[in-house]
Amino acid sequence: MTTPYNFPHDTFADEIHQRFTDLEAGGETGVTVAVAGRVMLLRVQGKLSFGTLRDSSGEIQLFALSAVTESFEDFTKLHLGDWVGVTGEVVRTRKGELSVKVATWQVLAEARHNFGDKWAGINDFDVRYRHREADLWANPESRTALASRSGVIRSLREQLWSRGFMEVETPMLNSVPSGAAARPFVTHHNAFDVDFSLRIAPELWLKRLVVGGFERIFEIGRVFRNEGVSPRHNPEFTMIELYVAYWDVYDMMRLTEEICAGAAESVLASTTLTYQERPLSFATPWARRSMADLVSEAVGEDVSVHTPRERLVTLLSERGGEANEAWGTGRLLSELFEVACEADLWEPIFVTDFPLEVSPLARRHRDDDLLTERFEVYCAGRELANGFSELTNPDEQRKRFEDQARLKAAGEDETMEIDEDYIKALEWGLPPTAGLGIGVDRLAMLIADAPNIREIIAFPTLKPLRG
RNA sequence: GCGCCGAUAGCUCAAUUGGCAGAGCAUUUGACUCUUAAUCAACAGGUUCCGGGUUCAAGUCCCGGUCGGCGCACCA
Repeated sequence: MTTPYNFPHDTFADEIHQRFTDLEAGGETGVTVAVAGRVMLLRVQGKLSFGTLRDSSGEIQLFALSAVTESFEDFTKLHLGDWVGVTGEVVRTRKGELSVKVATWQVLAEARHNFGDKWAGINDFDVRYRHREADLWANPESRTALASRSGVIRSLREQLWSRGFMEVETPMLNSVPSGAAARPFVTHHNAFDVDFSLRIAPELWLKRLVVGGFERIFEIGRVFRNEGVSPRHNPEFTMIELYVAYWDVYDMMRLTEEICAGAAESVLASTTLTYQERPLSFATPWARRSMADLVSEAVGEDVSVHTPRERLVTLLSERGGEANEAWGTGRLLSELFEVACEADLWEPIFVTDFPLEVSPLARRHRDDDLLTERFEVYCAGRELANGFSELTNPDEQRKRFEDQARLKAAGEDETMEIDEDYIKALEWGLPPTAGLGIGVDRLAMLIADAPNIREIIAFPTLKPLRG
């Protein structure tokens, strides 16, 4: 079948509904429109035919009559899912349905496969994710979820632009994977004949840009971690990181809650949302509690990084956790937090005062040498964001990296590698700076009420079919 | 990576204790000038995910594999 090279489309379905909302049943307008979309339903009734056309804005009924419509017989033989371009007058049928009375029409593309049951759509996860284009047409909620994600990203950008931030881009091909503790994907550059790692975080590059003089920057981009998949983890995911010179962690907490609440407001017109049938409020200010406080409350006794190590080991093992001999009280407290607290944190909360032992890039706490000025945001039982006053001293940064190397020697799988270029950058002088990273997919899941991260990723990572 | 569960017509799903593999929608044909998941009539549609095994007989039981969902682990 040959199809036209273009179609003089001039109206969207929702525009017709808005403009002619007052038209009475049986009424005519004398207004001719050209609309295009897919035929979602077709009801042929002898010399009349009713179709439901869906475009990106919504749906409008097509009303074809043998006396009016060109090639009427062929029109009644359209297949569900076919793209058509239609011109005709806007009318309302006797039964009250606003319609385009089809004068001329043409097939813009055939649908050789159907889009699933017209009532149930497509439910099979395999089909939905492997052929997302079909899922998106068959299941409007799939489109809504991706549109919400787009709205979240747009809102974050707009909020940061309006606060004077500049958007930047940093390398995805890294010779030293840095900025987080995670296994990287490795690829090969032929001309250099060297292996590169896909980035696991843009963090160190971004701070080098602050050294270079950009005081408010952010990057929204893909990071890659060679780890398992789950309803909350995709091997490639989107992170927003931002850095502000002269700020500390407390300034950053205020910005964090503002932009997250702002994103919800922008997409949902409310900071009150429902996640998986449970109410959830993004209204600011969010709660702020130290990790030691939360753990103390959960275990029923006062604990902190200053608690004797043996006691923390006991508390951890009582909860099914297993301690590694190389772990100090900081790591133990953090493990206790994960087993005893994390899953119960529903409303967004800043968990503050992270142990220095688990925070190799964060600045030492001004009141406690074993802690850092670092927070993580938890919401709906999972981590949503991470921020801190940046460690700016190159000598201390080197020590922290060396501590990580010792951990690796002690058998820890995932630690940070020493990044000499980054240390040298710090030697040129990083001013007091606060940084923030938000898992954009996680944020989008909450705002889109998506139970699975794959719902808010257009084409999630899937295992290829074999054989 | 480990555990549990799932896969039947193009789509959504049935199939009793192991006993002829079914329905609705879609497709095809016919009827129908106001339908709204149109309706009515008829035809057609199957490697029951793949490969083995047990049995007179397997969609159903057993073994192996593929892909997916959930949980755990890793992590954000």
